[in-house]
Amino acid sequence: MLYEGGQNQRGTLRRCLQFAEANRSTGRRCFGSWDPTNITLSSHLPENPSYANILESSYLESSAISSNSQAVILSEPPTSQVPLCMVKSPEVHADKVDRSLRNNGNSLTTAPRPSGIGLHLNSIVNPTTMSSNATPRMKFTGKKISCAQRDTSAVEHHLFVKSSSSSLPTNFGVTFEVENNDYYQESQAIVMESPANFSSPQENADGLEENQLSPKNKRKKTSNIMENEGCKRCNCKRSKCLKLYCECFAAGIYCAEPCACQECFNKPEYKDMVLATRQQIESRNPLAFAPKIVRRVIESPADKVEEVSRMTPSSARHKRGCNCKKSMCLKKYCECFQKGRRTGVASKLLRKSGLYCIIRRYGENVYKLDIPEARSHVVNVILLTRFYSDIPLHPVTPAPDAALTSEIDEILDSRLDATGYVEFLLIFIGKSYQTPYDPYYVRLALDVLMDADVRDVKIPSALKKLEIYFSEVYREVAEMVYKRTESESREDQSYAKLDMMEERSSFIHPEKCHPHHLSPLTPSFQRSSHGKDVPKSRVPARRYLPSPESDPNLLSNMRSSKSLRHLNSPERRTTGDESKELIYYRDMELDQFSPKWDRLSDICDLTPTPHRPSKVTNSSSSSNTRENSKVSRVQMSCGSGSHSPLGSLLWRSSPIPPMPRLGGTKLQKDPDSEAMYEGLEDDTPEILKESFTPIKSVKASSPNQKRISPPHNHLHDLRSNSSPGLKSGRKFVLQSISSFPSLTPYSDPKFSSSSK
DNA sequence: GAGTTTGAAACT
DNA sequence: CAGTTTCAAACTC
Repeated sequence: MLYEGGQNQRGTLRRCLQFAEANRSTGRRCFGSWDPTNITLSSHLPENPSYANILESSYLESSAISSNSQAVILSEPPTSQVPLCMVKSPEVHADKVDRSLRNNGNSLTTAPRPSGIGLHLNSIVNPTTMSSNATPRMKFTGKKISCAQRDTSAVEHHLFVKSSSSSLPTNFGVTFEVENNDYYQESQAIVMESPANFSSPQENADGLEENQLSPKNKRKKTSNIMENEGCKRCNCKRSKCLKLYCECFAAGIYCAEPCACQECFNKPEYKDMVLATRQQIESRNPLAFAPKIVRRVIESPADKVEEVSRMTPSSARHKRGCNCKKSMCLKKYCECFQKGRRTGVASKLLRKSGLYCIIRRYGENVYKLDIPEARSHVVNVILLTRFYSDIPLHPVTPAPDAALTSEIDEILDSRLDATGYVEFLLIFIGKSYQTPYDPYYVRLALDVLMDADVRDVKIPSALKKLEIYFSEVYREVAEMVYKRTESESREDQSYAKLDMMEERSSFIHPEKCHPHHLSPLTPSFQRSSHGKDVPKSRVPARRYLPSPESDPNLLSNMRSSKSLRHLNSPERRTTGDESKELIYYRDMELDQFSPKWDRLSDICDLTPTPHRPSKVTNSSSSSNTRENSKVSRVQMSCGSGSHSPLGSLLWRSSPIPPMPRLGGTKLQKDPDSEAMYEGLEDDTPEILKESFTPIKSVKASSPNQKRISPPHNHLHDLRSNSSPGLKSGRKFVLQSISSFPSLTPYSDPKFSSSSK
């Protein structure tokens, strides 16, 4: 490993390096107080640019240190998998520093003033150790070290030797001792960039700082050793460079020649003022000079981690991130973007919550985001809703722009078949999201499956794939089914009991009592929510599938091993109240395909036994719901009017509203509201966040009213042929997975032609 | 290069 | 603590 010094919290290093004296004077322990353990030296990076990318991903946080990079920034080693060309031991570098120092003849007493003659970093680092091939992430700001190093071993010690701050020379809080204690200026000398900066988004965009580079540095840059962000250049006019507005001041460095500031007090001659100002600012906000982004310790030895924790208070480690609103974290206004790390809102959402959070937050602006997945996802959502007009547009799906609309229409025109329909279903199950699945579309998919369209269409490959996808969510779904079944049993026995349950649920989640807190998850609900008294659900009378998250008790119950055992137990399969009978096909050949196959089939295999009357059709509201549904699916799926018993079970049992809504009150907020999104960025489980779907803007019907046209002949044959098998429990004998169009979640229009 | 936009910092 | 103002960088033209 390359942990030499083994510390990641270099971000804290810089500032404290600069302001060590100030901290001493205040007697307050700086969260980033200088500690050589913060320094890790990795002088060599892989020459292969791809490595830089790898490193970037591994060191998203690391550039914070170098972002302002006025201090000694030593790159942290990448993961062990990343091959480094060469890693110089700290001793080697120290030795070079030592030699350089000696060669320059600098001593403490003879050290030149900061203004000039100090030991330039270029002279410190032996070029041979920084060959262009094994380029170290070392940057030279062009500023000079007025190296007042009394003892080169001190340099070595500070740079590379892990030690406590108490072991540092008492006179100096920083690496390079300065005669006049001008740590402030001197500390600008060395910048060793972290790998992350190599590929930060904007590092190539601005040939920043080039004009401040000395000829040597320019040469360095020519040899690809240099990187930007070497030093700060401010243009302060009114802040006197004594406020955090001033980048130099904020970075803990004195303004220097490159600065174009006016009335600058951030200079060595005003050191006292600078320090006093800094103390004042720190007294106001102890984290004012703390790095906003401090990388986490990864793969670090436990003791090191512990040490990090000890050194850096949580408040300093936290990711302050940004509060970007309009720039979408895609411009340099955003510090996160600037530092090349995905800590911005969009990035955070993408990383944490998948696409929906991004879409929720950015709405139509999602098209502007540099997140292709988000756009593709929106396309898919719209495609689905248009393709299958009973499915409401996801409440947070932004309206497509004209180009997108045209694109979608084109896709639809080419894919009005059942295969495409199934594909669209698949898209929205699991694989489309970074989260395991999106409850919203899982429910929609279940809804559709309950309608038997897919089953009747009988596109083996599609079904197989569908089941495969379902396998990922099967456990949860199965639990839902089981719970639903249980609930239904109770419902059949006693409505009073259900009322009691509802009451209990309401007690736990009072917001559930309010009809507005019902989820718009199902078409039927959507329609009813749109003022239509008669639900149009494809599966009438289905109630809302409760999410395991909807009720903590339910969740815990469902996830109990007992529930699962019960669900899978043979007894359960073969006996019991018919109303809650679940059809299992444990022995079907499909087992060979997947361990979960039987259970998958449980979901998909929903054909009711003929003798059993459909609870759906018999239910009070079922008949009407069907009437208004689209003809195609009704006829296609359940021409006899019967419905899947499982579907019935699924949707009829518990009156508990489906899908917990995060913080009930928030549910009612406008999806465009920033406040609404705030909850998405906390530590709420992603699945809960994903289920956080506002009611507003639900679209009940397809804009184009385009419907799939199932292969009727084929469908007919399948029905007649497969019906016995279905009755006997042999269904979905998917013999092969034919070449199926790519269902890449982030599909593009190309897939439309591929499946034809 | 001037003017605008943006988000952080500072202020009230 | 929320809202407003100030500020300087980023951005646009």
